Amino acid sequence: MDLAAVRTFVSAADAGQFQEAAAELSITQQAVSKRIAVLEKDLGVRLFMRTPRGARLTIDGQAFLPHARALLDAEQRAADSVRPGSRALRVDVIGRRVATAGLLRAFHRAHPEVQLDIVTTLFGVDAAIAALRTGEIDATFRAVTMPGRHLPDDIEAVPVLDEPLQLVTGPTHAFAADRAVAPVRLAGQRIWMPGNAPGTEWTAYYEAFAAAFGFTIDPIGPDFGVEVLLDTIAESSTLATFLSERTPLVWPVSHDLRRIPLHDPTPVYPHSLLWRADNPHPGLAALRDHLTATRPDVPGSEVWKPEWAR
Amino acid sequence: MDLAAVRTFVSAADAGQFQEAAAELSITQQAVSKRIAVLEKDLGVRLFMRTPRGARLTIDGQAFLPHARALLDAEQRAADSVRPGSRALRVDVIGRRVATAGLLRAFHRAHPEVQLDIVTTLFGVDAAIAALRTGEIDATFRAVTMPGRHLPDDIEAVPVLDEPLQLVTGPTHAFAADRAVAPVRLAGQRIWMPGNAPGTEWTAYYEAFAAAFGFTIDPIGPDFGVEVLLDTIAESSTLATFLSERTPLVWPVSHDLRRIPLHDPTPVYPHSLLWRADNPHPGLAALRDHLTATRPDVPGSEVWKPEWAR
DNA sequence: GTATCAGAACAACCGATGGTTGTCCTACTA
DNA sequence: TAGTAGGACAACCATCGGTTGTTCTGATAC
Repeated sequence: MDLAAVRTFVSAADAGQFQEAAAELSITQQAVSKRIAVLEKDLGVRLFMRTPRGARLTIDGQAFLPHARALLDAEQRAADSVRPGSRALRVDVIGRRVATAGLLRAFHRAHPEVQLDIVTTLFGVDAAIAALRTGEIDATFRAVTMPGRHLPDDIEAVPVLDEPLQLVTGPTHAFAADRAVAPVRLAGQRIWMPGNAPGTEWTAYYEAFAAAFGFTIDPIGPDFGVEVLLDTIAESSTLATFLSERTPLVWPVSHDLRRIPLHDPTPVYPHSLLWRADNPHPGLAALRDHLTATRPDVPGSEVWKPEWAR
Repeated sequence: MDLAAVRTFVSAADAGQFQEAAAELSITQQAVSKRIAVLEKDLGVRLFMRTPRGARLTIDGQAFLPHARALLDAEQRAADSVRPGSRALRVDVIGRRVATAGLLRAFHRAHPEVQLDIVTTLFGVDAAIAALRTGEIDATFRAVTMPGRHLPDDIEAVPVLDEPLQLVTGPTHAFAADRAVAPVRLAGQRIWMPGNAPGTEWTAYYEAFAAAFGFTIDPIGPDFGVEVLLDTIAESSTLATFLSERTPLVWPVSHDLRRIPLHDPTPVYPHSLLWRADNPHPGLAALRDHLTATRPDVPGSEVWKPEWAR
């Protein structure tokens, strides 16, 4: 399939006639006619009904049009992802559903001129930092300050969000009726956090949290995604898990899950933005400025973070 | 941008060398080299680092790769949307978040071989039926049986889902603490349903519902989307709205919205599948069979539908 | 009813594009 | 040091995609 032909198709569909589309594309009407003809032959269907007063879309043409636009969009994005000079800012987030992805969306709303290329494939801080250094990504949201780790000299970081955690239980759990729970009451409990692989900053955080308050983290089982996790939690009277207070959750109400705030102190997960000091991308500066400007005031009192995150 | 070049790029990236990519595409290595070279010139960046042992992606190449795949996917979908003989089944749903979209997803899981082309642009049953008749779409999910309407002879319909409605209120609303509410108790209340334009089947449904139980529907204001609606509801002590029990909602827990089941009777919104009787698309038959086979048993007792929907 | 006009298709032509074969270059490996 | 795998460069040629010129058709004006 020829993208020039697809572009021509969209122009002609918008204009309602080949002549005008030709003018728009600075080619002759005959060239438009030819392009459309080969596209139709390619696809095996008629896209336009030609009349002496213009050309109107056939049914197939109508069905094809939105796909054609999507195709051209994809082309644009692909080109933007590497455009020299002003290529997209490549940002790594842990997942598209976590709070930092929300920060990124807010940034995009505030600065629509900065093209974003969102990457979620990197596993662990170390991989992310390596990717920063090679230039594969421009920035990453991570909890960096793991114990015994020092950031390399060429990597800079700024804290952007302390994300309060909540306890999530099913309706039959011992804490289900509580309005709030203090972390000390978790002592002896088992908290299920599947998919937390050793060596990542997430794991380090939850281990520190568990050690501080005397409960245990159960990393059993692969991570089938938040839905499966919640399905299981909903039906258990002993299992519980942590979830961010800000995570917009998607669940059918039938589960009747309880999200119970943690207080005295509230554990917060410390997100930072990391980047390579010598990265000159203008979008990176914009992102940094935006995040520090919009960073919510730290609650200050009564929050808990690991020693190594202060 | 040339899609053949993009395809070549992906092949070469996968193979790690031009030679193998060339074999795969049944062209010579020199042709691959040329294609990649013009693609690079086109984009203005180097995509591969050539070595005498193969070719490895540069940073830009790595960033470009996922976009390249997305582009080829989009091309595939575009072609499928009109492929003669086995083109995609064009199905219209009211929105991607409502329950019928869920039915469609389930169908897609059960029959992945049927290509789906989901359309959400049609406004109202009448437009949908017109589109069915011209062939612009193959099927539509609608609540058809509006008062005084008769389906044209060439259009068939089958009920597929009775969707129970719930009341949604903020924490300060009079009903906020109730475990369930009977529709009779809604008498005198104002229910906010923004964006319900006159003449659509949605409006007809809610008007019938309101008339049957003596409350009023307030269609004030444009529909800014469910998030804005819920933001407003959360902070009001008098406003409430209806929402499907099955709608997986996305909201930050801080809103503390209440979803209150409606009982005695439970109002249900009647979705049907409509299609043109003489449409021979095999995927249409599959969809029909799937929906009737998986249709949940009607609760039978204690549900309410408009007179004209029985 | 005939002339005019807008817009599309068809035909002939021609240069750019994109493929081929043939060759050379380079860094590993035996 | 020779052999080998893999890529680039050069020369060549067919095809493709554009151009100009012309014809065809149906609606509108006279």
